[in-house]
Amino acid sequence: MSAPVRLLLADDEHLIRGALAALLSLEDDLLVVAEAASGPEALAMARAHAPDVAVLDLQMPGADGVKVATSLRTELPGCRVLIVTGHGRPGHLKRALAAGVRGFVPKTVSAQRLAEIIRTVHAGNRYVDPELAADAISAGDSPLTAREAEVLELAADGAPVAEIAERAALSPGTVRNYLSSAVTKLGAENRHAAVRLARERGWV
Amino acid sequence: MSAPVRLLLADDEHLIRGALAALLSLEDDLLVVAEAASGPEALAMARAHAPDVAVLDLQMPGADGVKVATSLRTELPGCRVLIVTGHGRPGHLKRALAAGVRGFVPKTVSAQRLAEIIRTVHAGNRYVDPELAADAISAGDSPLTAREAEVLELAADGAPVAEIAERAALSPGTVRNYLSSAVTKLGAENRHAAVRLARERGWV
DNA sequence: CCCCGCGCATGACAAATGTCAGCACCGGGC
DNA sequence: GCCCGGTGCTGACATTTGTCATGCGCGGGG
Repeated sequence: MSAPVRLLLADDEHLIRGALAALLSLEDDLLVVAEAASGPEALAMARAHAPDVAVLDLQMPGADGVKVATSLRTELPGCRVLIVTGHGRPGHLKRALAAGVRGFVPKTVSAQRLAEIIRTVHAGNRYVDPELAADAISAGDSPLTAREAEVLELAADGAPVAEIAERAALSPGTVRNYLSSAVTKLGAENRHAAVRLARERGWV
Repeated sequence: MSAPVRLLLADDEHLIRGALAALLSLEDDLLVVAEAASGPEALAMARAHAPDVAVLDLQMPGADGVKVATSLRTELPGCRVLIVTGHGRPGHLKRALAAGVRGFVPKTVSAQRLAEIIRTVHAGNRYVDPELAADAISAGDSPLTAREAEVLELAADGAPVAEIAERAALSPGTVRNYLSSAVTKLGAENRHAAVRLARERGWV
């Protein structure tokens, strides 16, 4: 019998985090050593406790799960990262894998499954939810170039072109060109519908 | 010693629902008699099991917590409804209370608190998270008229004026007038920023 | 080496949008 | 009875946005 798997749990919803901690603690090969309610807190906890596996919510205040994973990758290479998410957007999965995340599961799985997946990840294997993986594959790669995506993101809150141009340090005309090409590529009616589509596919 | 409080749990995230069920079952005066993963399923379960308290997530597929609460109010008047939510928008709280909901709490509370609140609600009292209540009061009432809100909602997915006009059975000019007045009232830069603001305040 | 795609820009034009004024009808409150 | 606010429409105008052509420099792949 080997030592228990030491876990870090990070989720901004106390209810979920606490419940999860309680359930996972029922498994005798799992041990929750730290909890966090935000991205920065998760990083601090990870540094302090050096867990074997970090279970991170995708959406947290401060820094999202992928950002935390990126930092952990260099600071604690031995710590495997498992992302759990409510609404899995295809693009998030891709970015997460690029950040060295070892597992990616929706919150629709049961606690038993999660415990198994934690063991899988701890053993050095990867686990990606099959449905999310299928979505990601069928959604394909983002057709947007880096600048197009950047400009589209700045357009997300409904700002006028002039403001986007200023914030991106680009000419207003250039901004309109990028927006236009992004809208065309996404087959949207206008930039706002394009933002919505790109968000749905996780491309922004 | 009275009979235990019979609970219905509804949340689309299996992980949370299961964890919650396990934690609440630790309290010996609480009994989870049914679970559901969607709005319609929650209604069906409520009809079948007639719980004392229904704990509903605000955002569920099919029908949201407030819609379910509205239906339950007439079908099962004896069933108290408690809404839990991840991101509490001020307007949601108002609509929930109008639908006869007895409790409204964010998912940031601990399971112990939740158990207490369930008892409070079951006893016939109301409970609203103080922070959410403060937000709702400071956000105030929606300054939008019924039509303004309706048109703004149709504009939410970035549809052009012509499409909004058709879907609302209004003249395009009228649609633009309503949008303009909504944008002015909300102090937004354009309709899309207005949609975002109205969403944040829970006015749409 | 040459071509192509990307980044960045300008200019011009058409279309959509935002803003304003004005008019009509209805219903509720004083 | 009168006024006011909400609803609905038109027309006119300025501004913003969307689209397209065109140009230049750069870097990577064939």
